[in-house]
Amino acid sequence: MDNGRPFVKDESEYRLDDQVGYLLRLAYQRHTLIFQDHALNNLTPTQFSALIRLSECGPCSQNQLGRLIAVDAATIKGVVDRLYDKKLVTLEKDANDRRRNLISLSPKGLEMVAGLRAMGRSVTEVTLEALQPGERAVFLGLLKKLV
Amino acid sequence: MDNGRPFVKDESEYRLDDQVGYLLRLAYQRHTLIFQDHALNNLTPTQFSALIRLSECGPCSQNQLGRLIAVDAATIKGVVDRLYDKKLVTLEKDANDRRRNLISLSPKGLEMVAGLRAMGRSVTEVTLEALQPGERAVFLGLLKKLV
DNA sequence: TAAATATCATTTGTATACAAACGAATCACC
DNA sequence: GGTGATTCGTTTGTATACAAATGATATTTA
Repeated sequence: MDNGRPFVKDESEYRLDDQVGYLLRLAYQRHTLIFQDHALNNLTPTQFSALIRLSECGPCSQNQLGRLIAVDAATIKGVVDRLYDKKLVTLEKDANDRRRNLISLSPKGLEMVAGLRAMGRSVTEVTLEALQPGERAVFLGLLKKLV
Repeated sequence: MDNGRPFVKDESEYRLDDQVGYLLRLAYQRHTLIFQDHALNNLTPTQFSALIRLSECGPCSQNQLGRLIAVDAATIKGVVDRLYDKKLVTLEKDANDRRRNLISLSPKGLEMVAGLRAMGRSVTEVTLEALQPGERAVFLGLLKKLV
């Protein structure tokens, strides 16, 4: 039975390099590097998502914005703080609900949105450059089913 | 020209929910939650990767281990510290290169590996449950091309 | 209305993740 | 043999990301 080739018990059935979780981390890591190469105003992917979502959905509360981009309350706090420091969003107390902090794109943020979308298209193009157009559609379709 | 339907300039060409980077973050987030549900010894995905890689490749230096799982030197430091605190790895000064810190699986770590692989298989199964077997193979193949 | 529940924003603590800088040790090359 | 470049591990600083707890405010329900 022994064919002389090295054989590590169990390993043939489980290789880290074939695991979806490991590969997802690597893919997102690579994407983040590409994003940084293209980033306007040193925006991070999460800050970018917040701005794009605000442009798609309009002003909303801080926690609501977090839910709209799948960022929890503790994390969105810092994200909004940094967008505010960059003067890309404005903050207002909601008169109807004094718990809420209404977040809006500032004039500067609004002005930036078209450029952000162009940047996003470049990042997506580079991220997917190893795939043929047909493969890209298949990949995005399957990725959406996973989320 | 105006058909009365809402139309947001530019938005039809760029939707956050269709972007590969955004979807990769969501997919990895979901995977991490599934991982935590199954985790032995409160291991994180990165700690898990380090242990599996040690079992695949044998002892190595700290920075080398980081490179083997795509974790930079600053990050692998903390990962190894926490694995050491959990007594899953042992540390040795390399006599041939006094800069190097040789990391090995401890007896406890070695004993745990088979269970970790079983856990990893469960996590992968749940992560991919929305895909048919054929789709899983296609997805993993495309994901590997992206990394 | 009063009490129980829920939501909002915040804070603290832990764990990646990367950039930049550092001293110590090693290596490459002249 | 010496020197310049590289590598090793470490530290500091910034930015997600999540858990758990908190006080203030709203909402639900009894």
